[in-house]
Amino acid sequence: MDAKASSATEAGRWKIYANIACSVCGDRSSGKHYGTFCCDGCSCFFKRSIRRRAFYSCISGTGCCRIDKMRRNWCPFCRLQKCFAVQMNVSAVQVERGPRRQKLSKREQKTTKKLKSKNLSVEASKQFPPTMEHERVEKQTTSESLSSSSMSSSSLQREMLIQILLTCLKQAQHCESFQAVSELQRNAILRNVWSELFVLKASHWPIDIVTVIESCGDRHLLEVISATKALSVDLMELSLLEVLILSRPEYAVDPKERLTLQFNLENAIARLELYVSQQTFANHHHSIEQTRSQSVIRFGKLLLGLRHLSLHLHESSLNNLFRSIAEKIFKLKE
Amino acid sequence: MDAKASSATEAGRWKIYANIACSVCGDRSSGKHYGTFCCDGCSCFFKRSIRRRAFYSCISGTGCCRIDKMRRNWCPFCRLQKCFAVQMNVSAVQVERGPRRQKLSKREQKTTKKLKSKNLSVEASKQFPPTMEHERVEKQTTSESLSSSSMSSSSLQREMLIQILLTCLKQAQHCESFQAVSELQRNAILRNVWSELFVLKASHWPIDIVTVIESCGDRHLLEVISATKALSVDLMELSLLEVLILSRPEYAVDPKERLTLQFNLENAIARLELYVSQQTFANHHHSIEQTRSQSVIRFGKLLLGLRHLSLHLHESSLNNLFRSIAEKIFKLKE
DNA sequence: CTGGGTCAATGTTCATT
DNA sequence: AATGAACATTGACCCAG
Ligand SMILES: [Zn+2]
Ligand SMILES: [Zn+2]
Ligand SMILES: [Zn+2]
Ligand SMILES: [Zn+2]
Repeated sequence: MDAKASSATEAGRWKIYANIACSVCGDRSSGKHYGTFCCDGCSCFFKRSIRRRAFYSCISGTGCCRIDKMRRNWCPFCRLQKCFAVQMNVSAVQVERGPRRQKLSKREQKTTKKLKSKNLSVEASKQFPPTMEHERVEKQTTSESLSSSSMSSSSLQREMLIQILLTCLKQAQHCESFQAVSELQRNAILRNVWSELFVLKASHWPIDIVTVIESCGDRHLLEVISATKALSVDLMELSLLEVLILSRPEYAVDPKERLTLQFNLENAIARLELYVSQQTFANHHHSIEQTRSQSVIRFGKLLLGLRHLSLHLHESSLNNLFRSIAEKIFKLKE
Repeated sequence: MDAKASSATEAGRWKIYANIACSVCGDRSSGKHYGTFCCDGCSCFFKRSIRRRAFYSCISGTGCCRIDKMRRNWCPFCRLQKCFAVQMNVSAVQVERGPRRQKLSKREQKTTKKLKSKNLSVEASKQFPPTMEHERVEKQTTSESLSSSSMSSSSLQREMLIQILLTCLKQAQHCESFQAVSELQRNAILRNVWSELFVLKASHWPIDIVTVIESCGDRHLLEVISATKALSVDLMELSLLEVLILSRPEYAVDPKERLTLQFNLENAIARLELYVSQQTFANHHHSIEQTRSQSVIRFGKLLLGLRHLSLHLHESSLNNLFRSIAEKIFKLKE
């Protein structure tokens, strides 16, 4: 216990924090962890508990066990309660990374990098910037080469829908995990999933899209968008759902790409589940009994929401417009 | 990764320490315990003795009994004396932790599993009996009133596909949670989801359906069925996925039915997740976190699998056949 | 600095005696 | 009641950006 300080930097660190106590158990703190000064033990305990969605119950049944250095391991429930009480931040816990490898090839390094949540938030902000990035989409592509469609809605409304679609495609290209596959592969997938991306994006567009869709008179599309809107997908969920839409092993052009896509898919599933459970935990951790169930249901509903996205678009009157736009975009690219 | 030392590293550890003997009794040591190389037995004995503040007295009265693997249990007094003699460290014994009844281990999991799968299998067999229940589907409906379709496949193959579809509809009517809504509501849903039920059922039909579909020349349907087949859905999962297909609040005919459908949906999500996690835990013996992750991914893939089921059927050459069959069935019902 | 993973050395459990 | 093999948890220590 007293031989904690081994290396030089470590020693300095222990000197600096020598007088700071763990907010949870009172042991010596080794710095801030998850937003709070706490010891290695409590930090690690918190991380593990969140990662595995640990489901404790109070050993003594009272829920108010004393948590100090000696007794912190008596009741994990009360220890975790204390962690929450001192405001340890659930969403600072990242997804589990793979086993640490000594030497990584460049390809592997890239793959491993994607596991980090730092990149996740970067990715999220890239995909949904605070400023309206979609306004920077090439106007000439929009207005000139795509204006030959036959549609009954007004030019402004059509323009808006086209903007949404272009934003989807643009952001898909910027999606980090999607960049792990070749351009050929990306196009093969986008040909199949652009409509899903559109519906998802449209249903959470900053400007309310319902009136625009209504004026198109497309009842099916309106229903699908309304249903998706009702899910109240937040930015992070939106970002991860987009990755799920894009990670489609079934559209792989070769076995290597298939593996990458499968990896991306599993990764996105795991990250979405973790995020949802973190959010659920953070929002109502008073009723711990039902929290896990709530989390599972939310996660399930998000995934099931994806099945509607492409469901009725073939019956949509917008289908022809979009199909022609999509074809032109793909042609422009090639 | 945290619990890695439970199985994988444990073996390596025994290899590494294979030639090191317990300082107390000479048995094989499994590493350092309380500051000394000793065996599990002596380690555990020392801990219990310290915890209980045990006070032994020498059986033989001499205080110098030989302590070896065979005789170490003869005289606890001399065993503990030996422990002290080889410098086992009393202060490394920690305070007792609270009883962990939450989980663990093989026995409890197996017991729980048996109970659960017994309860669930009743329902599963209801929905998919060992005897081919679909053979009891009304023949006259199949052969007579539905044979007016135009299709290129042989009569036998068409018959088989019709059998599958009829089985889906039949089993849907027998599905317990589905019976909680009115017949009007059931038909409203079935009109929309019959194709999903068909694809799911066909992809796991006892007789291999691929050749039949192949002969229809429908590439899309074949791909969807193959992809679904690749999921290797077991009977219980199949049953729960069918409930998920049938529980569609978006097709509710009134608010009351919507609530029921929402309840059914959440229930099915929770049950599928529970089942998948139980199966994963029972089959996979990796670390807790890895197993947890595997379970989440499996669950996610099952739900994502649903999105394909209706995806391409509108492009299917079988679509017209089925649509006409379905229409006729619904007309017969009404 | 503060995320992450590692793994020796703690802990508990439970069939067996 | 005690034992000890088997399995779970802890936290000091290391790395990386
Ligand atoms: Zn602490
Ligand atoms: Zn407690
Ligand atoms: Zn021994
Ligand atoms: Zn003795």
